[in-house]
Amino acid sequence: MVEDHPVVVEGLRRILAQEMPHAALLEFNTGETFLQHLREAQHLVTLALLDITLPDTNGVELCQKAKNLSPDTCVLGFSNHNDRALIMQMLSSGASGYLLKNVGAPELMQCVREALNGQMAFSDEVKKIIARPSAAHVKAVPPLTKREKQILRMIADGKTSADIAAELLVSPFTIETHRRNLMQKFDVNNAAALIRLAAQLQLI
Amino acid sequence: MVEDHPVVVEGLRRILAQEMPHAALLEFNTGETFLQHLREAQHLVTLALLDITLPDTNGVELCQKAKNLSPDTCVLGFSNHNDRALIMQMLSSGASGYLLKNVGAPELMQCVREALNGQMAFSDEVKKIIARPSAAHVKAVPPLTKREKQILRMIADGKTSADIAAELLVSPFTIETHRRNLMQKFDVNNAAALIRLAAQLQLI
DNA sequence: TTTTTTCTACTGGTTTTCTGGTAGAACACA
DNA sequence: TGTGTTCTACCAGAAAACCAGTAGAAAAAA
Repeated sequence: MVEDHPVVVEGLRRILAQEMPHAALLEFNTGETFLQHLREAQHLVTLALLDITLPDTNGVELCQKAKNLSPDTCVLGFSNHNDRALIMQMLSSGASGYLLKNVGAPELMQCVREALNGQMAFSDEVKKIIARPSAAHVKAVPPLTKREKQILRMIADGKTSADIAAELLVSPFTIETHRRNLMQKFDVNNAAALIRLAAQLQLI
Repeated sequence: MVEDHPVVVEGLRRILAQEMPHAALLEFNTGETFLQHLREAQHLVTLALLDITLPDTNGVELCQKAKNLSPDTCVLGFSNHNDRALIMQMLSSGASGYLLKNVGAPELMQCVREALNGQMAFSDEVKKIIARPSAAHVKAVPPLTKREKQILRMIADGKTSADIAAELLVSPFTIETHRRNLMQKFDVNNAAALIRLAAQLQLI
């Protein structure tokens, strides 16, 4: 667990000790100590419970870095934040699930087991939040023109600029320009990052 | 609407005529006629209700093609299929929502209005299906090694092979090899398509 | 312990993307 | 009718990705 609230640490410790007495439980109170542990890889971390607000970082960033260092580690967000966008960000960052801190012991253990089992795991309240379609996240999307959306999808399809130009009956130069404008709007510098963002924003 | 069941067509026609008397309602009973209409673009299509099983194609493919031709058209899946994976595929293909055919008129119109409003729209039953985390979709994922998952995420972050090599302290050649292997496993031929697929499969 | 898989590394050549310019035509809208 | 936006188009050079091989070392699995 990566958690800086002593009370929560204590609670988790008790529950886990009782329910999974054989599991090795590691406790970190900052993101950096956790990442350091992953780097050294003394012990594999099979499952991590990440608090969202930590003294030195935030859950989303930490989750990304952790998954980069250790792709097989299963990450669960564990926080009081019930903001849909945040939860979605965690999932996009590779988290396998999300729990609100108000969960009871049975629900917590249920989620842990699901996650260890390769499933997505959410506490009941989070399920409701996810089911509720968001109108908010659309706001953050940079406005794309019709043509840009169209070309974005074709890039995601794996088509080259030449392919797209042929399909749309315009010059390849034109497509290159659109490509550039798209990357500029999303503030990225290659197609991979562009498509990742677009996928996260549900544009494709 | 793109729908080949006369009874459903009739039902939709009545409901829509009553609830949105000023809207122009176009009816297609095959995917191809619909796509043809989009190509000719005589009239903009603001919202499309797509049946999933059609004589000449399936909803997912049709949705993709339709969004390629007309990115601003809002697509709603409309079918009896309540398979979570299928619904997710539709959403990944650009659909703005999904309704089961058992919806009543008020729910239908509610979803249509939400969709026109730029929101995601789901019938109540679909919301439940989406909230329920799936274990199934994991099966279709090609098995990636730890290292590959790690590098995949870094590619999605927009990092170049050189960047990644520097970060992981290996040769850029190595990263290039991993890149190639990843693309081969996913059967795509560039990073954009790779990342799109990975995003759809929730690997990043 | 043998076998298989994964991770590593290289050559060399081709294709594509990315960067940083510029700029005219068409369109929408005020 | 002017103004801003979108779509189009071009050049040229640098950087990166892609392709088709091969292959040794390390680690995991049989």
